[in-house]
Amino acid sequence: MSKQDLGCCEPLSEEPLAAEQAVELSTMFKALGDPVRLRLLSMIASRPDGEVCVCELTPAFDLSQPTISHHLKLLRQAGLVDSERRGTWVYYRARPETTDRMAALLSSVARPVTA
Amino acid sequence: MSKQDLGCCEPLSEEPLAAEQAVELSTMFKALGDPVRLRLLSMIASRPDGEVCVCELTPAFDLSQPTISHHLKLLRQAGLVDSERRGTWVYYRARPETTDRMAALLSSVARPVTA
DNA sequence: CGTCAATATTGAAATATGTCGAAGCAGGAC
DNA sequence: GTCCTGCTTCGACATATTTCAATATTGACG
Repeated sequence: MSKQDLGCCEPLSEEPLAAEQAVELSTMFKALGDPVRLRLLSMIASRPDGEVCVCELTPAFDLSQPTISHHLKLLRQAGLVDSERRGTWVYYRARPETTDRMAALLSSVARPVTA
Repeated sequence: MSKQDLGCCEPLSEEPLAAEQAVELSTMFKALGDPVRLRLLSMIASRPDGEVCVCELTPAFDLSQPTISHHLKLLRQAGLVDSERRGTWVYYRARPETTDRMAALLSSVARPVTA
């Protein structure tokens, strides 16, 4: 006797999160799945003027300059931050659209609206 | 001449997110940094009764049953879900405390409260 | 032009992650 | 007890990630 016959296991009628969306969204979550990147974003976003010079970020960690640059690149590719070069220095700023989208997903997960 | 001398690079006076907290929080984000786990959580949380049998989750993916079990374990270890065995089947349910915490962090990042 | 300072990119090494098959464990049915 | 079924754990492998040193790029300044 299979489990389906007992009324336990009918297939999900609707997939709450499509596979494609999941791939895109998981990239954002993965970008924050590293303590260094989480702190980088926090440092960038908690600035009153909304931007930080890379030259401030790099010495805040016990990591090499290329490593910090690499982490910033991942945050950029995930759509979490933007960068702009002004003269000698490069400035990073947060992109609230992305974090808002992630927060919305998490809230809907916590309290299913469609229930 | 160093960059600090130009007024660009004084050290951060306050670290917005402590290293320890970052490690703990990054574990949660990392758990959702995989499309399969994101869909699993979504499937679990979007249920009206709040719980799903593993026997429903497993066939929804083109992955082996041990692989799904492994992903569920990571979600459990990150505090995102709880599991309970009832007779033959194991049921998973979401833990809103954790997703709420993550959402709160993301919201604060988007619009710095201290700003 | 040439040099210096700030970031980014490349290439390589160590470690972590995702995946499977096989084996183990728990609970129900016989 | 034995068997079967659902799920977890183990062991192994392929791929991805993190990190660095070395090199390249970009812009400012003489």
